[in-house]
Amino acid sequence: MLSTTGLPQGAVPKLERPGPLRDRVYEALLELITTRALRPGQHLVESELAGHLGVSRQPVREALQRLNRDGWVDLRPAQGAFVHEPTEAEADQLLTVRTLLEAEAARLAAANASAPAIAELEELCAEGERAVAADDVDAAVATNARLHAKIMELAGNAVLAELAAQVDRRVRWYYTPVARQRGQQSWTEHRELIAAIADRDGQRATEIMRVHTEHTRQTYHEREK
Amino acid sequence: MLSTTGLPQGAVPKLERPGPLRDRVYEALLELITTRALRPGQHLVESELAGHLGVSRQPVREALQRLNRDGWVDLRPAQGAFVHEPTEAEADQLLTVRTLLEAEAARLAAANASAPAIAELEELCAEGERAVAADDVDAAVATNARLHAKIMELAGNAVLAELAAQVDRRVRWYYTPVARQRGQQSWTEHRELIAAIADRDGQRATEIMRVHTEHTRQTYHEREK
DNA sequence: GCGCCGTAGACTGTAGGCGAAAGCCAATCC
DNA sequence: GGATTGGCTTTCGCCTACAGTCTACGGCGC
Repeated sequence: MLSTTGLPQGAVPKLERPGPLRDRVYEALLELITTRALRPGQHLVESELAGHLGVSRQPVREALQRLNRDGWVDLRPAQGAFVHEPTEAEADQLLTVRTLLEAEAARLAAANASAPAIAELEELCAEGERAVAADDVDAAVATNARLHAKIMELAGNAVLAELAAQVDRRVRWYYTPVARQRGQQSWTEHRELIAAIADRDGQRATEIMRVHTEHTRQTYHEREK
Repeated sequence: MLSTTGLPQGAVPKLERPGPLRDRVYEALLELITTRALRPGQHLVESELAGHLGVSRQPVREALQRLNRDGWVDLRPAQGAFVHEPTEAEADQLLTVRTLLEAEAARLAAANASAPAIAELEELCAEGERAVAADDVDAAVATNARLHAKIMELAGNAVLAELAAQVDRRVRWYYTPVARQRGQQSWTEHRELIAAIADRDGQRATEIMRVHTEHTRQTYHEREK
């Protein structure tokens, strides 16, 4: 089905719409929570947030429900929303689940990966290494996320990807403050992982990913001391 | 801290509150979807549902958002909610993830299980076998759910449990229609699983659970033919 | 007869308002 | 002096109303 307008297909910015307000409120609140502008345990009042963001209460309500569903706020009935307070046990559980999901993704990715896809992974890996070399923590973390997301995409399991996305964002919340400690080694492991995927060695990819996320957990726990 | 009223503690019905309306709407819609009263692909109009349930649009909206988040309906922007249409690929992906989560739960449960907990599992298993013997499919399915939930509880990982609960409910949607085919064998496998957990053999428990859910998948796919 | 445009209908997205439940504090009674 | 109870404030839960947007249909020009 060809367009008759002669316009290039993908280049049209699609008349960028602001999108549903609730989603933007969701993103805004998520940003405020992850940046610790809203402290754990803090009571979030709908009307306050609504006034502060310049919208009505309804989008705020819907955003809060989504935040609750995603584990960012606790919604006590007839009382309101409170920013979730992370605990040691919960961080540990999240990392356990993350290990599980990422390892499975690595296994599936190894089974499905095509040559160009592997090239993409290597490019991302190189990008991450450059970021580490330049001591750009933000870029390194962002590239890390993209790399993991790409592997998840290669796994070709939408359900798995969705769950992993949820868990990953929360893990990153705990993890980001200590990301600096774990720069070089992380990307060395990424290299090994990509090599395993390129070799179609699912067994090895699973194992490397398991060790990789396990290192993340150890780094997190060492931070406490 | 003893009560001075002299009233029996547990016997007070606690003045059964109807609970938040949005939750009841959620349950009602979920019931309508799982029972196929609302067909896959059907367009759900907020005002219609609201009128039909005797409530306003707001609780319906919030329920629909939760249903969307849980994968029961697809929410197309500025167009409305549509009952999710299950596909073969998705069922397969769900079962893959379910296998993963349940196997991990079995492993953790084997590490944590106490003697009374194991007794509880065996009791549930016996109950399930009785239901199968009596050809009571509904009871067998319900007991099956309770058994898996109990194992998940023993695993002691709240995050894992939450994800598994989501996946399980959706899996059950696909699976229930063919549950009848898989009665006796399923509970035999449950017996083996409990034995492995009782022996604290995480390796074996993982393997059995993997095979168990894999059988479920095969049963599902055979239905197609 | 065919295709385009304009208009009407319907539904969602958002705003504001009212009633009710929960928590808090002070005054009161034992 | 301590516990209780009453009222008051805060905040949520829900309803109603309005504006924006997408879809579908009918008329008009070619």
